Amino acid sequence: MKVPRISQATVSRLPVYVDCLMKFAGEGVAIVSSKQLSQAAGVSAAQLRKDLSYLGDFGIPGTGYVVNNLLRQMARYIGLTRQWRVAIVGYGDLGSALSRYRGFLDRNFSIVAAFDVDPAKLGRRNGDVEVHSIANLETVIKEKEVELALITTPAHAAQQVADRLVAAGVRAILSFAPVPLVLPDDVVLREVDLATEIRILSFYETLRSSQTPSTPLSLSC
Amino acid sequence: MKVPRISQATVSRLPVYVDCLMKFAGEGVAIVSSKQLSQAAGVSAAQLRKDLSYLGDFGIPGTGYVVNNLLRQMARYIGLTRQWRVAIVGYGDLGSALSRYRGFLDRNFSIVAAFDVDPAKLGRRNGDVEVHSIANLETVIKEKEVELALITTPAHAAQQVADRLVAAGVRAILSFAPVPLVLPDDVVLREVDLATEIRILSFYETLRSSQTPSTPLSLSC
DNA sequence: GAATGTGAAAAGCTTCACAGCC
DNA sequence: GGCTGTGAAGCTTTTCACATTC
Repeated sequence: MKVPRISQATVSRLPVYVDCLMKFAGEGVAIVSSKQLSQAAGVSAAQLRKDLSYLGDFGIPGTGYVVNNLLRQMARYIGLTRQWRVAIVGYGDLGSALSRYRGFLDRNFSIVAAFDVDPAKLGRRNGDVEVHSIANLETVIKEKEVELALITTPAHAAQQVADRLVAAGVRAILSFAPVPLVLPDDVVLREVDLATEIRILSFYETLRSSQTPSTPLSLSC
Repeated sequence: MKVPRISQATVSRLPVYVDCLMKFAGEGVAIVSSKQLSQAAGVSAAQLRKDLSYLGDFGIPGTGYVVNNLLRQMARYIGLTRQWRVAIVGYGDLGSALSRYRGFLDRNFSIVAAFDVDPAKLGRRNGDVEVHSIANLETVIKEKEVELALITTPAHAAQQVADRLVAAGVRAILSFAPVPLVLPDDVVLREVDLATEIRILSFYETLRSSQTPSTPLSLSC
């Protein structure tokens, strides 16, 4: 095997493979073929094999992949062997929903702090995470040893918050603010823009209903 | 201009351009260059010009784009000239947060119905959307003339819910369930997997901290 | 002079198809 | 016989660079 170069596209599929493997493991399946696993993950078998080949030669030709072995190898690469300390900045509806999101909590991500500008939200209520004043962002980030941050502030505050998080030492950020952020290259940034996602749907629907010969618009797929 | 073929990648950027244009319009800017607009949108100037060229020749060489003109043209294509009727299936933390999300409400998307299996959640409380029993999904979808649906159920229920939505006539779905869905080709499906997103961050962080000569893993970017 | 629109080149990603291994 | 791992081909997307237009 030559030195692997893992593409962005591959990285974004690895967590899905892990979920599928855990499901198989939970069902007592010991070995899966690339076909079985790829179907569960919603990709082609060739895609799956190529993706996995970047991590190493974990399959057995003629047989398939040993579920527990592959799971162990992947969990190592993807960082699932330890707990991650997460902060949420912006404790509105979305931020507070995410602080209780099982998809995070069940996968070794602990929400260790939240921040908001609204004094009425400060403190801790019935088992929720403690909400700090955003004025104390730097201090609390360091105290709680936060490694990852979610930004769920309004658009206008997002860039400033991101800058402060980076200055405080956070190296990976998941932003839900509907505005493009600019950060240093060595900070990992993912942006989930829900307002954009829903408009992509409406775009395709508009396209569908305007499918007439006179309309000068078509799609490449 | 030849017959345009708009790529997926281009479509996913158009809503961002619209947001940026509205911001410029709000600031009283009458004309923008591809450089200005592309910087606001976080893409290259060449990228922006190529994207816009698929929709038509809206720019003025030597000058730039007339903000209001471009905005009008884009709003037409993207379906922002009318209100969209949206349903949310799964009224847990995430579903109820999304039903109040301003990023939707401010952009002509109305949440007209919500569904849950939990009888304790049924009804309507202080200005919230009405929550219906999922048993009545088909009836309410048709009554309320729902066009788009958000799926915020647990993973195990998502595929069944999606199938019922499609059978009831919904043609575009945004799913937050952390599981790949399979739907007919003529249904527009977007999947936002938050559990995957956060693990992509942890992957890159794990990679960063394992950057030693002995580790056989590197990235293509 | 200045900025757009666009072919052509480059880069990135997916699919194919088959040699090699179990 | 069956399935993996992977070069090569094919497709999509981005970047380049410049002729064209104002």
